[in-house]
Amino acid sequence: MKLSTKSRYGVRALFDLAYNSGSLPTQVQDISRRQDISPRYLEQIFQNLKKAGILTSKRGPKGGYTLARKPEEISIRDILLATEGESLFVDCIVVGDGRRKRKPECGLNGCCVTQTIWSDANNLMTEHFGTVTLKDLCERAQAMGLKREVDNRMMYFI
Amino acid sequence: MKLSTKSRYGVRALFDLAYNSGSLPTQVQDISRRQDISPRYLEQIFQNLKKAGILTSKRGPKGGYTLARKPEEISIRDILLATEGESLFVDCIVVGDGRRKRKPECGLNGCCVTQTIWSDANNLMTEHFGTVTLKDLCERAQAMGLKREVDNRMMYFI
DNA sequence: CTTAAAACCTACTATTTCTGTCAACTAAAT
DNA sequence: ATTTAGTTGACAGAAATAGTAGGTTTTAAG
Ligand code: FES
Ligand code: FES
Repeated sequence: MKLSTKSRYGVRALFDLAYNSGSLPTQVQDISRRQDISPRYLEQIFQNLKKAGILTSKRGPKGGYTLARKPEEISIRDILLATEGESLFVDCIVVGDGRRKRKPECGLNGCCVTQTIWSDANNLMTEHFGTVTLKDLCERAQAMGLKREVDNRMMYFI
Repeated sequence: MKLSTKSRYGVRALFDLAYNSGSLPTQVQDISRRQDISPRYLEQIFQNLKKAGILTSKRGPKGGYTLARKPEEISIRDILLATEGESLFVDCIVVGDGRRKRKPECGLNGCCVTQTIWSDANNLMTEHFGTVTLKDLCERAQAMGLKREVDNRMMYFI
C-alpha cells in the first residue's frame, strides 16, 4: 500500500500554495511549474480539494485557487480525507453514519478479528495526521531554508 | 491507499494458523477453506512469509506450514514487512542501509518537506504494529467467542 | 518400490487502479 | 466582444494487483 499520487501531489500543491502565495489567487500552472506536476492532472486533484472545501477558486484573468482556510486550520488529515477517502488500510470499516456500504470481505461483519486491527490503526493515523497542518509544513520548510518564489504580480500593486 | 490482499490475507491466514493449529503442520487447503482464500494464491503468499522467516514448512504427506516463532513473538509489523515492504505511504524514504535505491520523486532528496511527514507517519505505524502480535489477535478472537476448529488429525494419536 | 499428498516454482492472464491527456464548455475581466 | 483561465467529463495508456495454471520436487505411507 502506497499513497496515491493524488494524495502526495495534493499535499505538495497545497503546501506550495500556503508557502509561496499571498492572499491573491494562484494559477494551476504556477504551482505545476514549481512542483513539477502535470498541470492538467493537478486540475483534477484541485477539483477534489475544492469539493472537500479546502480550496476556493476564482475564474477569469487573475483567477486561480486560494486556500479556503488559514494554513494552520488545514491538516494533513483533511487533505487525505479528500484524496483517499475515509479509511486507509481497508474498505470494510464502518465509519460514522451507518448508511455507508459495507463489504464484509473477511469473516462476518462484527465477527472479524483483523478488522479491529485496521480500525485501530486507522484511528491512530487519523489522530496523528489531524495534528499536522500546512502551517507546520511551512515552518519546516523555512527551517530547511527553502526559498519562496517572489510573486511578481505584486509589482503591479506597489 | 489500501492494504493489498497479500497483507490482509496474510494476517488472516497467520492468525488462523495461530488460533486453530497445534504444533502439527497445517496444510494450505485447510486454512484456505476456513478463511475462504484461494488456495493457490495463498501458497504464493506463504512463500513470501516463509522467506521472511515467519513460517516454516514441511513437504510431503502430513506436511504443511508452521509458525516459525511463538504467536506472541510475531507482530503485525513483521507480517506487513514481508507483504508490503519497508515503508508504507511512499517509496522514497531511505531506511537503514543507504544501499537502497532512491526515488527522489518530489523536490531534491533531503530537501523535501512532505517526505518528513510520511516518514514520521511510517515510524509511528511501525511502532504501533510492532506491539500487536498474533497472540493479541487470538485473545481478541477468544473474547469475541470465535470457535476453534477441532483438529481431527489428533484422533489418530489418542 | 510405488503411490499419493503436499509444498515449491515459474509463467501467464485477467482485472482493476492509477496516471495523465484531450476537447468542449463556462465564467469573468477588460 | 474578446480573451483568459477555470470546469467538466470522457478516455486511453501504463502499471500494479489478483488470481490461475501446469509442472516439479520432496516425503510419508503402504
Ligand atoms: S471484515 Fe474487513 S478486515 Fe475483516
Ligand atoms: S522526496 Fe519523497 S515525499 Fe518528497
